[in-house]
Amino acid sequence: MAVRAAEWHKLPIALTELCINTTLRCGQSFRWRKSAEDEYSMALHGRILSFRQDATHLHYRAIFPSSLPTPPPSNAPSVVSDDDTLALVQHYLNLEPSLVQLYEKWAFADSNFKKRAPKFTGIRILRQDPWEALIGFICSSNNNISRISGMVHNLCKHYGPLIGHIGDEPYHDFPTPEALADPKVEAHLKELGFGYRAKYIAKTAQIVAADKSLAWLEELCNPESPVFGQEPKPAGELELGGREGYRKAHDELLALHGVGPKVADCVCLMGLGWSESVPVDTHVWQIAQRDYKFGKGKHSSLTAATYTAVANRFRELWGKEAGWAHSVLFTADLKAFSERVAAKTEVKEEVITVKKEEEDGTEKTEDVKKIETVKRKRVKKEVDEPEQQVVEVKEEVLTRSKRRRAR
DNA sequence: TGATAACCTGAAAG
DNA sequence: ACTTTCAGGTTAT
Repeated sequence: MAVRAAEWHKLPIALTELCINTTLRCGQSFRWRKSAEDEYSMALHGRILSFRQDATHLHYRAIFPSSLPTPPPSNAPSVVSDDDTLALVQHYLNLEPSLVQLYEKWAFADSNFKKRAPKFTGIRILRQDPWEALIGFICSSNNNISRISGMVHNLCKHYGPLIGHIGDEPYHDFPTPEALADPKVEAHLKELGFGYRAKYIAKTAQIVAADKSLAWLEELCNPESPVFGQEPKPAGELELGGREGYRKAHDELLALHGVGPKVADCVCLMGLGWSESVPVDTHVWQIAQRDYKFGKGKHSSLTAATYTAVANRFRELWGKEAGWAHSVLFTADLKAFSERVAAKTEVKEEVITVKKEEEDGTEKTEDVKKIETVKRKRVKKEVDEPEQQVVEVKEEVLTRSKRRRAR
C-alpha cells in the first residue's frame, strides 16, 4: 500500500528529447489538465498520472484508486512488484526514438524545418489510446483546442469511470464504446454543446460497440508500436503513400461517421502509431502553400488529390517519421505558441513629464524616461493557463527635480 | 474528381 | 453592442 501511494519518481531526460509543456498542449491529447503550477495530470490506465519536468528530469507520479490514507499493516511486505507505471510512462510518451537525431535528420533534409524547429524542440508524438484518439479527433472538426478539450472533458465526466481526485478535482478515465453507445447519448451531447458532432460520436460508438470492437480498432495499430503490453512486430517497408498497414488503417477508419481523411490521419498517427501519417488540416495546408510551393496549378485548393500530394511530399521529405516532423511545424503555427515565434517583447519607450505639487506650493518637474517591457501570452486558456502578463517598468530619472516658483 | 453549401458553438476580431 | 470570422473538417449534393 505504501508503495502505491502518491510518490514522485524521476527519469533522466533532456528537454530536447521531450518537452511536456509543448507536447502535452499542442493539440495531440485534449485531456491533460494543469493540476498545480508546472504540473500536468490525467487519468490513464486506471490511475491518475502526473508529470513535472525540469532541465534534467521528468518527474512522474501515479495515484491509484486504492491509495487511500490508510496506514499499512505493520508486517505487510513493503514492496509491490506490479507497479507498471514506469513502463506505462515510457510507452505513452513514446520515449524510444531519439528525437534529437530525428530533428537533425529533418533539418538536414529541409531548410524550412531547420529554420522553424529551434524554438520548438522536444515535441514528441504520444502513443495515445486508439479509441480515445478516435473520439477526440471526431470532436476536433471545425473546432478549437480549448473547446475540444472541454468537450472531451465532458465525455469523461459524464460517461467515464471515476479514478480519483487531486484536491477537489475529479479525474475520470475515457469512456468505453459501450458507454457512448447508449441511445440517449446523442441528445445529451447536444445539450452539452457538442453540436453536429454529437451524432458522429454516438454513431461511431454504436458501430464500434455493436458491429466492430475495440479489438478491431487495436488491430489497426502499427505492429511495431502496439498498444500497451503487447509485443512489437515488424511493419514492412515505407512507400510514398505510407506502409500497407497504414493505408489499411486509414481506409477502414474512413468508413466511420464523422471521420474524414484528416481525422483518420490523426488517429493513425497519435492513436495507432503510424509515424508516416501526415494529417493535412488548415494549418498544414497554409504551411504547404507558404513554404512548400503548394496552392498553384493542379493543387490550388485542398481537394482529396491535393491532400494526398501534400502528405506524400512530406513523407518524401521527412521519411518514416514524417508525422512527427509535421507536428513540429504544426505546433510552430499554433496561435497558442505564437509568442515564441515573434519573441513578442514589445519595448515601449516614452518620456513623460511628471508634475508634482509640493506641500510648500512649489512645483516639481521630472522628466522620466519610462521603459515598459510588455510580455504577454496572447491566447488565453488553451489549457488552463491564466493569461500571463509580465510588465516590467523601469524608470530612469533623467532630469532631477527642477524647482520653480509657485504661481 | 472538383466545387459549394450546410453543419453547432463560442471566443476573438472587426 | 453588434456582426463576422475563425477554430487541427465532414457530409451531402
